Amino acid sequence: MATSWEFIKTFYAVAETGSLSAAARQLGLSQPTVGRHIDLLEQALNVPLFRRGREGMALTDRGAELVDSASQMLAAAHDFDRRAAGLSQTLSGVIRITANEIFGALVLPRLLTPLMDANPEIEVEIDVSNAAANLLRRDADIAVRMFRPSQVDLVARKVRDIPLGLFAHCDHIAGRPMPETLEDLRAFRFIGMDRDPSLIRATEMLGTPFARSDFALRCDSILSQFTAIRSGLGVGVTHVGIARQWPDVVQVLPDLPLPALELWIACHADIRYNPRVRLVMDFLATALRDPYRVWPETL
Amino acid sequence: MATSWEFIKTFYAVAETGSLSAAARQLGLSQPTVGRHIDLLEQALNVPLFRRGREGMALTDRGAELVDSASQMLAAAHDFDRRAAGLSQTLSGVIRITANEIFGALVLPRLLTPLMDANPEIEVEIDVSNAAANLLRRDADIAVRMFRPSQVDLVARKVRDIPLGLFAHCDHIAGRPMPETLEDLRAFRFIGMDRDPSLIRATEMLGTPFARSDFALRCDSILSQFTAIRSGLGVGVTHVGIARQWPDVVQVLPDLPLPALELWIACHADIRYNPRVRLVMDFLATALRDPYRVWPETL
DNA sequence: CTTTAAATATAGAAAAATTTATAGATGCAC
DNA sequence: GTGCATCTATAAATTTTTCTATATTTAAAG
Repeated sequence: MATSWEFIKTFYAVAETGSLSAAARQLGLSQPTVGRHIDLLEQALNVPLFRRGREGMALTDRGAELVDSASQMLAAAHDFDRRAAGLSQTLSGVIRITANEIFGALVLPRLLTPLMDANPEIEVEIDVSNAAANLLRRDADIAVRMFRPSQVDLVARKVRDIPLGLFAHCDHIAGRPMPETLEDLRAFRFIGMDRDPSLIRATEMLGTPFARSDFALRCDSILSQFTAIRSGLGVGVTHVGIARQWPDVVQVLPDLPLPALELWIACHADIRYNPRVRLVMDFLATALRDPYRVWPETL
Repeated sequence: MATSWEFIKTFYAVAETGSLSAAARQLGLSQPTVGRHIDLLEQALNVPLFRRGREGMALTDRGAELVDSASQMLAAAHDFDRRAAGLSQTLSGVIRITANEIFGALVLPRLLTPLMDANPEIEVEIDVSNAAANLLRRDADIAVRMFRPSQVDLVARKVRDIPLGLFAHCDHIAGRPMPETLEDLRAFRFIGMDRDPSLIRATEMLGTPFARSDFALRCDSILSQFTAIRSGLGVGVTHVGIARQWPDVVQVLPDLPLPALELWIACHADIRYNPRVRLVMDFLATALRDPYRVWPETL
């Protein structure tokens, strides 16, 4: 009589992704299993939930009326997981950190080495993504972010400011006149964001608006941008502290008042007293004060 | 990383019942399975949830902190089930009716016969219990009750009043003087409720208070009470309409103004438009107007 | 002190669910 | 059109889960 909870979980994933295959990937199951769950659920409820079609699975009207309840179950399940994680009193276990590309790929791995050497029972997972992971949904335990986290129930600490600067490889600078104003920079090739308009806004604030087409290379990966800068493709924005690690990369218009980023670390209140989380949070709060301390000679 | 939802369901049942065996009975699983679920859950969360003891499973402090989230999942799951049941548009399927002993055992089975003859695709389950089943939790689809249902989200219809009267077998009356007041009845042997004080309250309202000890037979089963009346054990309260079916059972003090019961039928708003539920609700609303129409010569 | 009832724990057998592999269908790019 | 990528559907093999049966512990009753 009562529906299997596992089926409801599967139902929600299929409703959300719109396909059995995508839901299977999300759930870590195989596509036939997900299909079977939906079949059995429809059979048990005697209600057609999806219209199987050319382009995946489309919710029927009646199926759509159940998404809300399933979503509430999902929220409660995440609650359960978070609180349970908060209750664990052992240091050993997994801790999952989400960070943007720069910190996830360049900074954290080196920064964490001494921590992991000292605490071999801790396993660390780094989730590198520009999309801010959801700590409520427990996509991660700790988030390293470049803005003040806004979700309620989050415990956030501001670590420091991250000054930004315009940088280019010295070879790119060589053949051109030394710029003195932002306007002078139009002689250079520019690297900018693809879909994110924040850089364009910044130029507007500075009184010298750049258009999207003024950027020769447009790319949302800040890591790719940085590589492009280092290889002499053009002028781009990056962290001052990081760019300084490469002697060939020089700052352009160092006095330009670019807005600084803020570096925050956050975790959910439910897990704040977990010893593992405390340890890593405290460690990060200290270590990230000087994120460029331990740095490779070559990347 | 994420906990199996089925384990959370099991966790809640064990927390609620306080034993693996009881939880297994409630869930329709075997005791070793439930035990395994809890073991795996504790292992996955790395948190001891229960103290296995001499007297079953006792929640640890940390386990207790998870009950709330699990309970929210349960509520959402019931929501899902109810709404899904409401969406089914076929007549065929199961309908579960909860009713007290008199209606569940004596009235409904006979009343429902023509309905089930006319609609062989409907299966009916009758849940006979004095404890009011929870329609929110979908213990039943339809409830037949003797009081106005108070839960929100319920659709309730009052069918009729059920007059009550004092009855006894004629043999019991035979050797005693015909009573004219409630006080005169003390010469008879009385049948009353065991733990339910409503009958005692009624005598107080009528100005002739009876004490618990005035009832020679105390029993919470109204069906047992009725059988006691019929077999000449003493005087008891029962439905006038039902008692009249047995010629040997006669009413005592017919003019005594006993409060009447109300007969209500109710279902949850979520399933009110389900064709099966509509059909049975409509049928009951009509048929219960005259609940004694079809009656056996002998019971 | 022994018995009884009810609980948890354990091991092997049975059942069920999952996965892998494959087929068939459909839209999209060239 | 042809090839490619993506989707659902199906069948057999494997893994996992569950159940039955039994052992063990423990509290309460005689």
